[in-house]
Amino acid sequence: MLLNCHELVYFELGVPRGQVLRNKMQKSESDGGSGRVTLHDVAAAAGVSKSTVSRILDERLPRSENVTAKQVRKVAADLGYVRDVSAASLRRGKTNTIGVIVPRLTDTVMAMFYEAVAQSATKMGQFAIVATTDDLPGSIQLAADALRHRGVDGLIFATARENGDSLEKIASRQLPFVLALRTDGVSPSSVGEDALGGYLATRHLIDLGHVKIGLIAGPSYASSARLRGEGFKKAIEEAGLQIEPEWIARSTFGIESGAEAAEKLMQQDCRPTAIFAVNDYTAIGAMSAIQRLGLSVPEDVSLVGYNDIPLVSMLPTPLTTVRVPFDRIAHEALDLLANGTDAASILRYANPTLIPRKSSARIT
Amino acid sequence: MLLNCHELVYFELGVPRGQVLRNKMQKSESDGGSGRVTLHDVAAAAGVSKSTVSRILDERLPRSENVTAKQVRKVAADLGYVRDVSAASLRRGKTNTIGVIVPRLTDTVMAMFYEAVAQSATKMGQFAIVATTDDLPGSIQLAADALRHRGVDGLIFATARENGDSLEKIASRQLPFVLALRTDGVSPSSVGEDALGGYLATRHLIDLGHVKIGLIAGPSYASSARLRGEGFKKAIEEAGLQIEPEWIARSTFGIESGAEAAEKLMQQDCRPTAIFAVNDYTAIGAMSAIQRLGLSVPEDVSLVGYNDIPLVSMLPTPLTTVRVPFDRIAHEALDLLANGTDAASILRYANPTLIPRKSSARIT
DNA sequence: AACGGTATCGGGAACGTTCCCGATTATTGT
DNA sequence: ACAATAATCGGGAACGTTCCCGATACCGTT
Repeated sequence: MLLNCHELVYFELGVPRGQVLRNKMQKSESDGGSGRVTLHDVAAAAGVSKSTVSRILDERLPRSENVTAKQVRKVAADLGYVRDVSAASLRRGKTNTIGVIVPRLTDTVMAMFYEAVAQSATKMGQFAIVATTDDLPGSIQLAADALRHRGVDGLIFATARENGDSLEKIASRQLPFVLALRTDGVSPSSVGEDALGGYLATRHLIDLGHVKIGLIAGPSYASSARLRGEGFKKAIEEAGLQIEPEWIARSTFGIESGAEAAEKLMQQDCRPTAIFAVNDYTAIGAMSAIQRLGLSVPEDVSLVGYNDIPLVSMLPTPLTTVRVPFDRIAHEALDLLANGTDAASILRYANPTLIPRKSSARIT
Repeated sequence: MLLNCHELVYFELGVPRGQVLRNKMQKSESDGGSGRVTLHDVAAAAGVSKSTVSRILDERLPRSENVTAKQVRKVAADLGYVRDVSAASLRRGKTNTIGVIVPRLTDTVMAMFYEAVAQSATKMGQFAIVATTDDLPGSIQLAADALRHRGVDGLIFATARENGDSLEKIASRQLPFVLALRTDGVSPSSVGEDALGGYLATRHLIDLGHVKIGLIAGPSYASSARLRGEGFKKAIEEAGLQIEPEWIARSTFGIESGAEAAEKLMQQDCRPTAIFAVNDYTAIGAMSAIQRLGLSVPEDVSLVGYNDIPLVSMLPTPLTTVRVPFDRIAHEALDLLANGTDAASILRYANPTLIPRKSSARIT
């Protein structure tokens, strides 16, 4: 019988042994059947072995343009075959899934970043899943564990704190991870050039003739905030201006905190004529506070934010801000994850761009 | 040697046969070894079979308080065992994963909803993953396929359009799905009581003495927008007021569109003294437009939004809005998905709450 | 025509878990 | 104390895929 089949091969070209054998045990339901269609099914339908189908459908191998290959692909498509990721992951030992940890998705910055990661990931045949920490103490660990239990191949932290817990431990050794948007100074990271962004924003205000410039500085634990502050200082000093401690207000990344900071800045005797806020949310808060104090932007005080979230271009006075290339940062993060630490640089920087709008104006 | 072991078994209670046999083939690396720790490993370490370990660690079975059960759990914990989801999914035929499809996560409403789903999901031992469509035509299908290929057990659409494509087909039969936030009128859905919300918002304005009330109506394809409009009309008519077609402006869900709509409304000869906007974004846009027209909220015109996204309570004039219980909606959606269509109602409604703030005031 | 080298293929053993089923052990009632 | 019943356990076959490896077919050279 086996020999018979072999003879068939010779004459029937590309529809070798096993076909009839398989047809016998073919699913009784012809097409709209109940169970999912498996590798075995397309193998039977195409008259080849499942090994062959597996090899032909393996997206990592160079795509063969064989007669059989084409035929098998056609049969697979016709039958509506889709690979069972669970089975594939089990065998391959990897899930092609990467986990992203962000404080919260209601922070539009984080949503933009995650969307960028998801898009980049699909481009490289991966899938991104996300977990949030809500900035709660132990919950970075919780989020990381949840993602690890889901079998992710790697982790992207957008929650890094300088001098924070060892992410090494949190990722539970073995599991590769990178930081994004913020860095802890030691782990591989893909970040924006925050110092440059801070410089550009401040330089813009200086160019507009401002000399009394305030800073809403953000939280000290985040490298992004700290470096934007560095850029601010560099621009100030470069212009030969004085850095006044009372024009620098600490804050969080939230709207309310921005409002409080702005209030503090503007209620001084000698108050700044311009403010650089560490991000768009604090800038929005600052706008509110300034308005509540009976002042207006940009007539009384110019304002620059950071991130260019979609909202700020639509405000009553559209906000001058610094645009961050989230897609690049996401891409580099994934690249860092894929090509590991043996890659050239362990730190990737993406350049931001100033977007001038109505909230900043020449001093009157 | 084997006999020795068997004797041990009898006296050492609950540590039966096979132990040493397994110890022989135990992983050479004692603990911080390379490979992951499997069921087999904890079985060997605990001196029971993998079947037993599997059963004891099965979270669906009633938790046994056996001696062995406790011992096995301890060993598993000590070894840092974590179940391989791929293997479990393959065998169980389900992934305990549900897919959520939203237009975009940068829409804070969608981010809030997704976070609520993710939280509810973890509570019921599931995991939520998300895909976005960016409101592009064919991409609902793309997103659904991507999630289906990842092996999700069910799908939640937050993108429903009335008279849209058949979601039945999009979910690719077999795969259970529900709608959330919006409904198509036929599929199982978990939504907010949008008509009630619209009524509450409008009624609030009426109670403040307004009689000329405008509506920024949102897109007609979304049931949420349409029903909020219905609620608006009901309140107006109930108060014996007239519905003026020129006080109703179509829009999208976006800020800019809200601004345009408000501009149109306010530039009429006889203009409304209050506006109910279909959501917070259009309300924000309306605020901008009103301000640009030299008018102010709430002095010249009262304004009510919808959804209570975190932003709006922090605006210069905090926005009166309608809060939607996203956690309830998420929970009901998951419940609907789990308990299928045989459940009592195929349509679940969650009641919204009016949150009065500074943007609405008694007419002067 | 015989030969070595190169594609291509099929059989079958993994991957780690679950689940059925028969066997053994505890528990209860009389 | 004994039978009947319940609880617990271990062996082993799946789940769908990948991947190693041996076998075969094909190509070009000598």
